[in-house]
Amino acid sequence: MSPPGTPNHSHDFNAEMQDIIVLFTPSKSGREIAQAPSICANEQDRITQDLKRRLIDAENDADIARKRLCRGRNNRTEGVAEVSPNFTVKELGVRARRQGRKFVILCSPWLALGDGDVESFFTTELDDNYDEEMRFSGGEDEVDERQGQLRKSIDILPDDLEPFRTRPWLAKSFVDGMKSQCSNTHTRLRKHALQHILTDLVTVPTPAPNAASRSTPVPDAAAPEPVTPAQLASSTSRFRHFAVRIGWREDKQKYSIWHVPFLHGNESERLDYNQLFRHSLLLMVFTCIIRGAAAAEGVMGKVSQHSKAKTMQKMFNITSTTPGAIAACAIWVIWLFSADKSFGKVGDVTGINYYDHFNLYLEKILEGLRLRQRWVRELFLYWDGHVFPEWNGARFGGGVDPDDDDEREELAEATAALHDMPVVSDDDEEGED
DNA sequence: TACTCGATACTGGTCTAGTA
DNA sequence: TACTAGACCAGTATCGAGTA
Repeated sequence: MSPPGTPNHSHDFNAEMQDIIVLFTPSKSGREIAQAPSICANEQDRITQDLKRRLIDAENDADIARKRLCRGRNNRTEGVAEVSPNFTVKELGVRARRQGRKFVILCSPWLALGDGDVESFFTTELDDNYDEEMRFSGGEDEVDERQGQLRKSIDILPDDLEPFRTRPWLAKSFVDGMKSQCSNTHTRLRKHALQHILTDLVTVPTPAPNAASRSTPVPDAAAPEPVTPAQLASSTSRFRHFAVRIGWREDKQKYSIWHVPFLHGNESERLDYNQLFRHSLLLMVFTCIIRGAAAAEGVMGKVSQHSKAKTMQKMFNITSTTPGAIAACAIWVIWLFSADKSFGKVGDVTGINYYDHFNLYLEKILEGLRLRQRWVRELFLYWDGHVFPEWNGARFGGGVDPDDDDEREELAEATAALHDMPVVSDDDEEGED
């Protein structure tokens, strides 16, 4: 067994490095700053090795079934902490939980579980034949999608947790973190941040829909500006004021996936890749999530407030936008203005399949990146320029089976339009660098 | 001391397995 | 089949750390 005592290791190495580097004043030379990571990395390696050794000890003990204790509420680390007093619950569960939070913010609000549970997700073997282009091929078992997510989840796991990826306690803590993050975002967007978001929100008047033969409550498409909290106060008022802007098609009595004004910078009613995912709401939601409720104000003026408190951005050293973050923010915006009361894969009131919509949005962004299309390059420049102006530029970010003809048609239309978008030539790219 | 924000305990509803 | 206890889930309230 390892000796008593556990290193204080409560946040990520990257975040630690960020904090350290920020401490350097401009008077420090580039060489001094460049040397800092290697100095700290040596210390980090030592701590990591120690941590790994203790984890192995704890896990060996945890495998003895009789030692396991009953599981308590909100305790996802049974079988580990109680049999290894040298290893606290915080060091195991908290770290895994944090990665779950990070995953929701930067990758996806949901895991592609298919017919399995979260443990089977993390015990899934990496498939060497996995093809990223097939990630959203639409298989019902979500195997390809899971492979894509699995790679992302491994990417964000710290090195010292990665060897324990297949352990049940890690899976449960990870998902706990995911749920907690979704829960926090729900409360933040609908409660704490709403006033800040509405302060800077200027919407474009939307033409009224064809009002012929209405059998259901009809949203008021031409809602007066600016948006007020009262309009968002209830499920019915949200539907009345914003349904059209989140894609409600009166003629088809359903929500569109792509023709969504609140996803377009110019609130276009038709899909326009040059404006897609550029609405200020998406950027405000993202800053709310990573930087706190008050950060929504000023983001479009590139003067979003950085809280002095510990924020997700600081904790996870978030310095650029990711495809998953953009797609997730699109979902959060639609949900925020929807009649839905709870946040889930499928809207409890609207029936919107947020999970499918998220995958479709992510698919198009990734496809645009893969095809080196200009619209997606400029999208990341736009996001990073507004959300991370201090970091100077973008890093370029880092299937669904439609259930009816309308969605198939809309999807085919979106795909055709995507393939018509101009691409970036090598010469253009060199010019940008 | 006030403020912000992440973490977590708590609450109420739902689901499920076990039992009579 | 009905009942019950426990587990689970989503959302909310509160606490505590960090900062000016």
